[in-house]
Amino acid sequence: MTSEQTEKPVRKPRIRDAEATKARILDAAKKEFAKNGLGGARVDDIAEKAKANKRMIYHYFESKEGLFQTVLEEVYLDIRSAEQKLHLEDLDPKAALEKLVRFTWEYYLKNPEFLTLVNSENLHRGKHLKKSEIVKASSRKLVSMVDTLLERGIREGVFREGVDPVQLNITIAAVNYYYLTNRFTGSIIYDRDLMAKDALEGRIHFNIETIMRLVCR
Amino acid sequence: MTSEQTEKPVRKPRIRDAEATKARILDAAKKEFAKNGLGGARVDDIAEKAKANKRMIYHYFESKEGLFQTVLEEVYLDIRSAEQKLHLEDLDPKAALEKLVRFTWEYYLKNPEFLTLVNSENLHRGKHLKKSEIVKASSRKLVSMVDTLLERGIREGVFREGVDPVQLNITIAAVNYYYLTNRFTGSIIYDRDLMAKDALEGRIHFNIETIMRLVCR
DNA sequence: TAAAGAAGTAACTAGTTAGTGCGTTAAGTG
DNA sequence: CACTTAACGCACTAACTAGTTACTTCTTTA
Repeated sequence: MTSEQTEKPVRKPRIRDAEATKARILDAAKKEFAKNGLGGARVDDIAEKAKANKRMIYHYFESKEGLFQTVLEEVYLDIRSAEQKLHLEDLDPKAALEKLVRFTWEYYLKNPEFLTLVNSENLHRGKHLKKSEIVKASSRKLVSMVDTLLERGIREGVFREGVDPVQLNITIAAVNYYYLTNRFTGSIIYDRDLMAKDALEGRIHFNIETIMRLVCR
Repeated sequence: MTSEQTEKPVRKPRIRDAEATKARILDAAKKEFAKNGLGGARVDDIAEKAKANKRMIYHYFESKEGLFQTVLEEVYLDIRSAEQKLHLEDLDPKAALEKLVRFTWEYYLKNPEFLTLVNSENLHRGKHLKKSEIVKASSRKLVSMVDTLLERGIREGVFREGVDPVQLNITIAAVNYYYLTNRFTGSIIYDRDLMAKDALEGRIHFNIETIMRLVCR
């Protein structure tokens, strides 16, 4: 190229960093899988966007599906770990529940890739997630966190009895997730921009109301 | 349609039948798109399963995306038309609302392709649905149906005021849709078969409770 | 410091894929 | 019946795609 001027070709020191390359691949893969689904994503595109050679993907992740599985595991562990950092036990039950709903909403809003990745995994009948024991374990923690919160609320007389923590978890996810993952068809069908600032504010308010009315006495 | 032995113009079995071929293609396409998404579905597979020549797909629908768009429009019109047949005006407001929730649940349960097709369309940012004026019109009817129901409930003193019909519609869809579309990851994460008979019964019961508590005084 | 092995690359393969050109045949019409 | 139109089928292609081969270059450590 340009450096043949002097006798000794000034060889730029190639930076070799397995961890960094792996991380770049994972990051690019997350974006590509989220944007196009597992089937629609292109391995070549992922390699290019990761500024890595395609061979490295197969070196580190074995296959396109292996890469998808790793991405999926990563995003699940990320949300589960963020949930654990909420420290709901420091708040009174109602405030804690509201905080959990609001957190879920904001997490989905800031990490829309999570939504499409989960959709994609469900299109594939959960075959990749099945293999991840660590995701299962961290999810058990989430359920027990909500269970503890419910128990405490009942003891303090603010929550009613008989609410299944799993159903509650699913419902909190549902009211937030559905609105955001279906924001495109939703905006068409309901003929309003579901992502406008006031629409978003209206929705989180409505969702908190839905969950509070469901759980409180 | 097997009669007409004599006299009247015996309807010969038509070897060439544009409508029938079109219908077979649409049916096969619905299944394939639902199973694999727009990107994952294969035109050759659709043609084979429709027992039609691939050329016919391009003859009738122009392109793979044109076919997808037609399928999408069809399934939306189907659910919208089924909703209109509920005749909620014949029931008292609470019973009508419960009927709507139950209908939504059962429709999704019986037509799981609807869920994946909508997910696929949202992955593509709603670009196909945007073009369908008739879907928009039929959706407006749904909102006004729920709006009318809410008004009536308020007048009769059973529903509270200030519930936005669009938010309510979205929420009814959400609690039902999310559970079913994410049944695979859900079954892994919550370590129970979300599709078992008693799990399904538990969920529809919970969903009715959620919506009733949200709307009723 | 030399050898081993890990990181990284380019070019390739074998199989797929959406979409077409063009010819054939059935069905409706005057 | 002749003629036109529309339904249908075969066989092809150009581009793409996951995965691989065979190699070079850098880094670590015995």
